[in-house]
Amino acid sequence: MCGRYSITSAPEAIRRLFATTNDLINFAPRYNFPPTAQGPVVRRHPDTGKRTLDLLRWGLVPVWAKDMSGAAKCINARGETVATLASFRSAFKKRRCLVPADSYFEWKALPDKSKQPYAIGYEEGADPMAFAGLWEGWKDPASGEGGEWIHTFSIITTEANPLTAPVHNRMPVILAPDHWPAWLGEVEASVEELQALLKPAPVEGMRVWPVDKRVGNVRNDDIELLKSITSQRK
DNA sequence: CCAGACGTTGTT
DNA sequence: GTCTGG
DNA sequence: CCAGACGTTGTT
DNA sequence: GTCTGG
Repeated sequence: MCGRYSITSAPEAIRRLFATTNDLINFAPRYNFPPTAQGPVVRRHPDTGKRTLDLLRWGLVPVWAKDMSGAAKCINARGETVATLASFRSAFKKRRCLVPADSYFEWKALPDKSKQPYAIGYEEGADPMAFAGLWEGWKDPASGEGGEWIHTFSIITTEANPLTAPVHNRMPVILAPDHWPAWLGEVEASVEELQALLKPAPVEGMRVWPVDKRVGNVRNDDIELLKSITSQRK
């Protein structure tokens, strides 16, 4: 799940919602945000303890990776196993983040082998969601001393809730604001407590609506992609 | 000990 | 980096 | 996640 | 069929 989403809220609105304190970065709305693109992520600075909003690349590259060839494979991390798997356990302990999103897309497989894309999000006017994420820093070993750090992130998934299950069996972990401090590491939380946050979001306020198949092509990135092709919501 | 892997999704 | 398999 | 490519040689 | 790019 969750190989495409939208992040259309203005940088200033995201900064306000997440109370980040670094200089405001600018980024254009993305109606069809794909793996390997740079998107806004909320983290806690390990030294200052302040929340920051930065652009990271979607597709976690573990520190020990020899190259970036496997990057697009770690766009998601299963909540059931993040605490122990080699690619994620270090980030799970020390580099958790929030990924702001306004909706995400799922492709429902139809009996005729075709696929119908759906957008999933909260009712109109709601705040952006915060996906539970992990991030990593990676430096190309081939680049030597002058190499630049590349920062990447992954979105944690869990079982679908009853509303989204008909479309797809997995969904991103959506954290409510009162869980942000624990997830970001601002307040102490045990592995068990953190793991307990990785569960399906309640269906209250959520919406699922079919959208145009143009969303399949990452080159399409316009507001029409978020409109329902039937009559519900947007 | 060294070598090699390290991931998710969907579909069958 | 760290665990697993041989 | 989907869309799109999937190859070599030599020469510039 | 399977990998790469976005």
